[in-house]
Amino acid sequence: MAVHIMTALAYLAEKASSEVLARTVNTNAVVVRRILGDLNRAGLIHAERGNAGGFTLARTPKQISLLDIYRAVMEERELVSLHENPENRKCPVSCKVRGTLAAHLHKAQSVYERELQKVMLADIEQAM
Amino acid sequence: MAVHIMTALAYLAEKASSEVLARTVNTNAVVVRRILGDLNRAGLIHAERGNAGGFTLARTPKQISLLDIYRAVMEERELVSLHENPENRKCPVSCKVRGTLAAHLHKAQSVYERELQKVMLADIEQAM
DNA sequence: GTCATATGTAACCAATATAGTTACGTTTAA
DNA sequence: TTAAACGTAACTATATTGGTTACATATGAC
Repeated sequence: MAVHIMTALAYLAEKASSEVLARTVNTNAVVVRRILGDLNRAGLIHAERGNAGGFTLARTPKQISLLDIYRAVMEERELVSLHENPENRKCPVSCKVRGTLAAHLHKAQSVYERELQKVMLADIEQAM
Repeated sequence: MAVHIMTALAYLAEKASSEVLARTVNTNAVVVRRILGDLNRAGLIHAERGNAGGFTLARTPKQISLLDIYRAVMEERELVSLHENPENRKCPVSCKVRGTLAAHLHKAQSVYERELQKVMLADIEQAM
């Protein structure tokens, strides 16, 4: 949804209200505003309040990557995460898998993110 | 949990019951059996029923990658998925983002998976 | 200064997913 | 024949998500 919203903002190229954006996503304006809140806190958009308020991109579509959007809405959550069960002290596997696996998952996630970084909002918009 | 279980099987290098495996993960044997069911259907382990039954790896730890395990438990689910709202026919963005974005996400996921494919269960086990 | 319009956010609901648990049928070696 | 183990259904508790209503706050237009 965040990418859909950002693409709409790029496509419209003008100030848009959460109402208008909600219509393109086919959802509720509040849902859209929640996402816009994340995007705003991440500095990807500008939000103007009050009468004639609305949202605009903070940078050009060429300067915004899918990774920027991903980070804005995902914050520190990981693609695949470890189980949270307490470790069994008597079991060497239980004590060590977590750390080892975390390192490998972290590596994989970083190549995923590097891939997202290559795609700019302009690339998506261009396909519209 | 699936990786934890598989590592335990590799480490023990002998038939293990869901009870024993549950103890290293610190959870319930049924939870473990559910995951073992996925791993079994994917052909990564052998399951023996009846008295003195239990689970063993179907291949050596060198022949099992994190990707194999990932696929076994994740099936066709994707790391990041598209929103499911119906498209707004009047809006070109709504009609086209989905396909374009899907292609980019698919690419990113494939580099993620390629990374998982590089890591073998033997690599994880060795760190224990 | 008032008012219409928009954002920001809290509160609540419904739907879904996950882990844990109990229970029980089925299988199999001893 | 029986004890031990898998396979799976059913139920519960918890968390997450999206949608919805409601309302306080901000702001441009008149």
